[in-house]
Amino acid sequence: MGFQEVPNRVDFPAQEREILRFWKESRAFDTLRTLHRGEPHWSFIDGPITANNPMGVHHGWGRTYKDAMQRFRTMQGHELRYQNGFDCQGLWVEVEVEKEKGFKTKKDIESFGLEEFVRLCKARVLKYAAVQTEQSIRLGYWMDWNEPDTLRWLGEKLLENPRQIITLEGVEGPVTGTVEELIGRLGMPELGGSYFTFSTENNYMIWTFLKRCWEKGWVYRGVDVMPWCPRCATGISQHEIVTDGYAELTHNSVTVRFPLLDENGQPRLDAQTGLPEALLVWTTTPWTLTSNVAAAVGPDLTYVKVRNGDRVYYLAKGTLSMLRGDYQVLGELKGTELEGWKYAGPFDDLPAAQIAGGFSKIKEVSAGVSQSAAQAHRVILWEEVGETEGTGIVHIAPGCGAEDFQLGRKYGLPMIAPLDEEGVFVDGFLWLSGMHVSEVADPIFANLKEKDLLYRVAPYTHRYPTCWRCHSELVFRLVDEWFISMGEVYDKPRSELTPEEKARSLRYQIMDVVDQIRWIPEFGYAREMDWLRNMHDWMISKKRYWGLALPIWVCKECDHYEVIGDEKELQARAVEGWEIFEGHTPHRPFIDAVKIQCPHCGGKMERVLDVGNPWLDAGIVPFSTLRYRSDPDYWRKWYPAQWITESFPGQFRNWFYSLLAMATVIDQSPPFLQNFGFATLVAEDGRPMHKSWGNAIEFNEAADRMGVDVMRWLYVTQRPENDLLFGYNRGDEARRQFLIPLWNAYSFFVTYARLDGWLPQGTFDRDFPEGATPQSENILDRWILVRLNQLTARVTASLDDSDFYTASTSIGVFIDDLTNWYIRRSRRRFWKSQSDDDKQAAYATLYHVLVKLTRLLAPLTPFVTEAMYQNLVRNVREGAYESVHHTRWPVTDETAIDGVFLEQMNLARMVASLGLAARSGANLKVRQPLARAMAFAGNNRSLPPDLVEIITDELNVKDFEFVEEASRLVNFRVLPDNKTLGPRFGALFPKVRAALAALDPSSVAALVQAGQGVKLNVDGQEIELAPAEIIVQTMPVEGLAVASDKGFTVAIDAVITPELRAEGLAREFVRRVQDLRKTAGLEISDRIRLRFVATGLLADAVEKFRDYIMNETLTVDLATGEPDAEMVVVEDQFDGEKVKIGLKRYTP
RNA sequence: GGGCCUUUAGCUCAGUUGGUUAGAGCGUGCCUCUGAUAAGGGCAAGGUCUCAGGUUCGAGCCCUGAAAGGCCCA
Repeated sequence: MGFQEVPNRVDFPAQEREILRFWKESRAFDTLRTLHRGEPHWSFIDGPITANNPMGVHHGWGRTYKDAMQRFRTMQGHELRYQNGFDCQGLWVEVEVEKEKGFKTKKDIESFGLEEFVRLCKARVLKYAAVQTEQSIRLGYWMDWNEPDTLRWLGEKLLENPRQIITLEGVEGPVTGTVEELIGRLGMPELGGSYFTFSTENNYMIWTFLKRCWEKGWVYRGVDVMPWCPRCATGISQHEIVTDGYAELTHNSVTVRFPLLDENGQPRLDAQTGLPEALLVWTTTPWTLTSNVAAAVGPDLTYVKVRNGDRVYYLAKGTLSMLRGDYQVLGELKGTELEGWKYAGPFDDLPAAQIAGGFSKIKEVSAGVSQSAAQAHRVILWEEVGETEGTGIVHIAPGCGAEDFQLGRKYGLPMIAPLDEEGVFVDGFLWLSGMHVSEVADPIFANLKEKDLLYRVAPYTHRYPTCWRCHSELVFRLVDEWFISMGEVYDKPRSELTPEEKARSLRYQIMDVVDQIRWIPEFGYAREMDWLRNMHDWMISKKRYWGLALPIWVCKECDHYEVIGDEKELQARAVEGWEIFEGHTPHRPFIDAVKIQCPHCGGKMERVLDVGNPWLDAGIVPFSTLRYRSDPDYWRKWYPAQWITESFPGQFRNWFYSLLAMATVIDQSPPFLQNFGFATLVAEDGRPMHKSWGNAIEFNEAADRMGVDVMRWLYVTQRPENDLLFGYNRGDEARRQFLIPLWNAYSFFVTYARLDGWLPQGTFDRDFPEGATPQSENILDRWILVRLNQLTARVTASLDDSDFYTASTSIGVFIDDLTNWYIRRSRRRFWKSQSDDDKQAAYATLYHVLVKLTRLLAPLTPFVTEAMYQNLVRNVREGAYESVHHTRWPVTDETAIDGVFLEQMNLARMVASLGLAARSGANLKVRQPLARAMAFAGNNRSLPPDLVEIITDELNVKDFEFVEEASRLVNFRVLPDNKTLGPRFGALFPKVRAALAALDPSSVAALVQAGQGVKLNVDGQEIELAPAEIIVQTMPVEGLAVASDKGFTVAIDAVITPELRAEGLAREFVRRVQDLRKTAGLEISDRIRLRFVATGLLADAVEKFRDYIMNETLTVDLATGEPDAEMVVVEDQFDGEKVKIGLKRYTP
């Protein structure tokens, strides 16, 4: 037993890998759980990470918060669940599998086979769950992880044969089942480990949720025009489009003539000029012209009739610059005057435009509409039409645009839906049929030109929605999808809603739940509320393959639909196909085989083929993972989560929203009590990380190069509401400023403790291994102990408040105090050869500080603290815990906190710092001793002798004194105390200030220092200021070696006497010897022989300070003369003297 | 178009309830210390606190408006 030697240069990443090995071999995490079993629970719910690719450094940010908070709560004495989550289902996985297999369309998937495709998706998730598990472990994230190799093995077995029977080691013993079944049970109580949102329980729990929605009448099938990705062949919901969903794109916009028609359907001619009249219409999506039905004008806009070339056009007055060539304004009219005008559509030659009731496969949209598009063409009014772009006349294609659709509904217009799922024009569009939407623009321009309808084509750059997964440009498409109603938005304050109104509207119920949650930072609350107010109904369906099987069964005969609440209900209702499905997870294609009977007409009901929105998968986890269905007691114990944390952008409408919506429907309660949010990680150049920009950093690379303690330090020292700039330069800075100084303090301690054979004494409590606060007479010791306990209180309060920034930056400041003041000033106490009480106190103090500091830091940087703990505690204490992370959270020793020490030490440090500045200003190097320093510090005129000693030593002066007669050092400046006098005099204050300034500063200062008031004459009024209302400041007198700051002034006596000079030379000599010792590679404790040759003054000085020199340099034999052959030699000159010194190790 | 956030030194950021001379780190220059040494420390230069109004005896901070950037929603 004893401290092991500490290398002063460490390969931190290598050390971290060693510690990972240690944790694994010692099963440190299992021990932690055992130690805290049965303690008050603290519930955290992990927001699932998408297991689709390796994780990035941005994931490291959130995961560091999660780990640090969990470690902190555990050390405080709580039992936690430590369950990580993987998000598994949805389009993002499909897209990657499609890429792997080289699939281009949905048809490729169907011909490949749904069953195998779904298996590939599952296997991919398992593969990347394994990778992310390994990366998270590397980050030091302590969770109930699955063995990564087991996850990989399961993936392989699944691809091999999902029906084979296997056995896994479970929590309470082996668990046997088919591969498919066991994969579906990952994360369940019997298997443990991370939860997977593809689990059978997760899916059925969502069924239960959807059934409750349905029972309340909130699940409905709706028709809408939605953003649609032609590559993925699926609708993109509002939730998905808003973040990653826009790109700056340049398209060819087109301005088109819509010739006006008279009542007889003949071309309308202008009465004045006899020229044919036309509307001028502009669009950025030419393909939608094929489906034009109407043209909209702003009712309040002013329109003009202009002659341009051999035609007469109508357009908004504010858009005249759209016209090419000369034009002549013939008249003005209001938008409302245009209403009802008829025109010839640009593609009335297509069959689709000629069909009565419109052209769409969705029957519903043509109900009650008898006209064809060609018959329906007319000008309608729309308030949203503006003049900022285009012509002020908007082309309306109700089957191709969301707002167009709403207008179409309002005016009962026919609708034309031109595109199939993959963006190809369907039959009914003649030459266009079979063409892809992305390739029709130019042919359409050519066709319009041929028909003499084309006015102008011009490139136009705009924000255009793209698919957040594959980046294809989206189109708008008429679809039928499934929705959860959010309820109406009432036009009155929330407080005035009746219970009935609230009961009808889910959004207000969610708001009530949001009120019960603390949002950090606070603006999170407003963000979530804003989203809830504006939120549309939640589109939960997606026409894809891999995901939640929506439990909606529709009758083939009567169109009645029902939502099935769980597997038991399904089995009970099944009339066909159960035997095909049985034994499978509730995924396509097997679930599709199950048919039930329609309670209305007795017909056969089939499941809708759609899969679910993936945020359903993530939002249900407070129920599915906490055993809501199987173990209500367990659920009540762990629900709600005390705390969740995720990156803000996006989550208000995604995970936070789905958590809130689902918990509100199921339990009318908050699923989490605190939400700690943080911003976005970007590269060091402030731009988002992009592989192609060369500024992206991969997680593994960062961990290998900078080490994860450094990464974690970058994360926790960041203010969470600001974007984090992440990169190697920042990492180097953190290593230099935090990790290396910490390590050096530790290494310093161990080096000397080993030399002196020092070991901690007294009783040992393994929960609090630093022991009680040591008692010491030494002022440095007492000061650092005050600081330590102040820090303990601060870090505890900050972490309690999710304030990692304050916690970590406070620790940073403390480490600076420790290394740059406590250790620097205490160094000689450790060096000195006699082992007295003071040395013992120094060891006891520094040891205590290091151990407690290590433990305060353990949640933030678990690796370096573990390395320090192993040596500082485990190597020297019988019965110590195996890991620092098994110890209890440090307790603040309130009795050790004494503010007087802090003030006095601050004063001493201020004086020392100013003294050094004064020396520096006079070009007097510190190695040259000087006679005297003088300080003026107002009323602070005394310091204890030990602090004075520190100051004299620091400043290298023989004597230090506070001067009361500041006039020796400074001039005075008197100022009114604004804080008291401002309110007292109000508007008169400037005159009071001026009157005070007019007095002689030194006499005012004298009065104030004597405790007397000052009389002023202001506007003929006699005013008296109390001494407390006047602030006396000092300015250094010119010509002294003086420095001054905030009322403190320090002066140095710059006279160098011959004695001082000799002492200075002796110190220079020592310095050269110390350098030589290092060059020769000696140990700190090695004794030496010295030979030297020196010029006059220096030789005298060496003689005079012989004892001092020998003592400082551990010299046992010092003599003049040429160095021996085997000596290390240095020659140097300084201060006009020359010297040659030889050194060798002394061997008795 | 609406909401929220940001704007302080060359860069990255602090800045307490409004108070007198606005700070830190990095970078730059000079100096210095010396068993933390491929480190440490000090000093200096560097600021119309984005702009314009307002409130106030007094505004980096509060209010109004504008600009730029970001996030969110239309």
